Amino acid sequence: MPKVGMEPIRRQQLIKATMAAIDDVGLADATVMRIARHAGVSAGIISHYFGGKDGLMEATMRQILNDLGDAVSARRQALSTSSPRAHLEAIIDGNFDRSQVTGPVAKTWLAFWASSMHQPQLQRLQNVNDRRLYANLCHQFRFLMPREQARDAARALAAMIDGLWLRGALTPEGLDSDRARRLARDYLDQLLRTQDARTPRPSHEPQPES
Amino acid sequence: MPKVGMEPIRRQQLIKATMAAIDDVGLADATVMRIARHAGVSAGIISHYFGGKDGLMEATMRQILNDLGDAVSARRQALSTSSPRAHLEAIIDGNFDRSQVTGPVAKTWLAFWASSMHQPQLQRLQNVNDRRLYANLCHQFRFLMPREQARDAARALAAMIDGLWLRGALTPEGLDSDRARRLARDYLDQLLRTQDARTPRPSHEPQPES
DNA sequence: TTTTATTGATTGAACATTCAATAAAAAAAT
DNA sequence: ATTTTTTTATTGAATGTTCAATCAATAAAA
Repeated sequence: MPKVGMEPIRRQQLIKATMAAIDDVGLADATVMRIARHAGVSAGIISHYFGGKDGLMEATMRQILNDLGDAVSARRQALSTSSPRAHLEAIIDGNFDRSQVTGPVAKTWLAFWASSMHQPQLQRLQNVNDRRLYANLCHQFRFLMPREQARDAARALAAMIDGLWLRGALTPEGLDSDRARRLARDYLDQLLRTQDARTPRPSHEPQPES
Repeated sequence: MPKVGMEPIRRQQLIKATMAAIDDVGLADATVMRIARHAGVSAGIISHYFGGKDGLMEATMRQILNDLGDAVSARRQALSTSSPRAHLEAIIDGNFDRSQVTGPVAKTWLAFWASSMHQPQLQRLQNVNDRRLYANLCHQFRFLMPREQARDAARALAAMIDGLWLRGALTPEGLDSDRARRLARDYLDQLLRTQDARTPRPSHEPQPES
């Protein structure tokens, strides 16, 4: 089997095996041996390709966050409009993308989230991601309302999205992504409807009268 | 030092030390020796009073959830009205009670939440608590809207509350409980305003419950 | 023959738990 | 009141386990 160019293959294999192991037994019991067995390789290979267990964990979290970012970006770039509402909906949909909410990914995400509180490496990744979601939301809301109000809207919608993820990751049945998306969109509707009532629609796109 | 009646004192001491240790270094590095040192006792005492590390962890989580439940109950019982809105506000306030959102408690809570995915003992406690929050919210919303709508409102408000907690536990500055409470209350206002627009407000105050 | 990829036994560190030993307080006896 | 005995609380060294990391050995491909 030893061919040249194994590195990218093995890295991917091991990252996937890490998520599977965490999904199975949790982060605390996801030992290098268990992960290696999941990938069908020996334990030593992890240190060889990732420099150690920590390196593998960081690479795994990085992949999850990258995939999440890609899912959001893809949906936003597919939009033909620049309507803030459409972009906000795309951000919501991207966060509940199918590929992100399946068992292994969701559980791994939550496990990393918790452990990022005390692991500087993971905390950095976490913060970048958190801020990106908040900044994206805030930027779109700014088209529709004053600064402070936009900030609160972004904070609240971000909390709603994360809360739905969190509760979905914990329920035995897993996250019902259709329902989660619907609840988040309903909330967005309410935020924008509230706004309509207060400001006599400043700019951007034509909106229905209430 | 050895007096009679040490048990309740030591148990409390050790539970508090557990939260402090988890706040300091995270669940993964909260060893029995570190916890014991925090409490100023020897490691062996943990097995003596809690049967082992697992017992201490379970007792700690149970205490956090009990305190949270008590904070909610106290606020609801202090109400003179049976207005659903007042009860919903009390539930929100109780969840953002000062004593619950300080550093050690919040971090411990999140750490347990993550690990409850794979520890049956903790999962049981977690589920009981989750369902209680959802059921309480749902019951109050039922006074104000049809069943399915009440369920969605309860799901969404629960997600909002948990999301605010989660984001608060992760930010270095800690949870801004006043802001969190305000955002959650604003959301409740929106939910009820939406409702008012649809149903021509039937009876203002429902009958008191058990 | 050389290079690249992989193995798996070994090593040393960290850990939870146990338990015989100890010490203080309480109770009993003097 | 003083001494002795019993009970309760606590210690910390010893034990056995688990783990991540290492590295010399091996095997396939170039």
